[in-house]
Amino acid sequence: MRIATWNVNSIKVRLPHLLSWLDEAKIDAVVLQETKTVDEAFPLKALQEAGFDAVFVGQKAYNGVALLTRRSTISSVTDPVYNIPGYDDEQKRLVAATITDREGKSVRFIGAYFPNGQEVGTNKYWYKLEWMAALTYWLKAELARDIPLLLGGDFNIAPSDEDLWDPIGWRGRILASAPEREAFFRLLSVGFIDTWSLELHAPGTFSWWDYRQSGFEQNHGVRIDHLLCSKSLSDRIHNVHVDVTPRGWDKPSDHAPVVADLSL
DNA sequence: ATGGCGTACACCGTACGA
Repeated sequence: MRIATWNVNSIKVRLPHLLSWLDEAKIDAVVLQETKTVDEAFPLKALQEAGFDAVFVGQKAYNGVALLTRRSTISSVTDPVYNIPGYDDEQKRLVAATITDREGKSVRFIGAYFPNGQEVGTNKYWYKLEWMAALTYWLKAELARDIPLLLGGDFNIAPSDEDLWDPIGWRGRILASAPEREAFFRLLSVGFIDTWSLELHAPGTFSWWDYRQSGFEQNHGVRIDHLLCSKSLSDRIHNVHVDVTPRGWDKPSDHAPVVADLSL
């Protein structure tokens, strides 16, 4: 199956792009971030008519996450979780469910929208680190259940300087500060593989470009969207890539999807 | 230091993102 993560920056505005891309890229399961809508207004019917099931949790104006699965390849979606269990949070940033293919093989897919952090040292920055600590703590328990895991999302962290178009300008700043990077690798160390590291990639491959100053045209971007898997899945992942196609469409999301193939 | 651009909400500007 083909899996992906994509920050759509409003599922209502992006719905035409989303439907076209799911079809063209032949996506079987995708986690979405920044849906920016309450559950009552989530475009469930349009997605169902396009052949997808959805689990989602959102709020007015900000945040919001979803997991979409293609019915022709994913026969069941079970045990949904909304937000980080045990962590009290008004903000809707996490959704997870176990998805099972037509052969009865299962994987648990977690979608997460990590806090942006605004600026190093602000309250939002401390919230980002606290949220990541809570996530990491919960993931340890999830790994202990011995079900293969996928964790995809907008991490709002560039793990290394190669993930920044301007590493000098970004040094020590939000997305690139040492505590954020340490938190990223601490999360990995509890039992995940960054699927990006399984294959070679061209330098200057990013997943987000600023709308301003022709960021995409100049490839002034950062790589902050990631797909992780539990260790047992690492030899079943192939063709990990950023799909820049929808970033080039009219009125795009500022993020591009990250895509990979998984053989369960 | 600010704004650039886009989205949402709601007021005709402000909050927020990365």
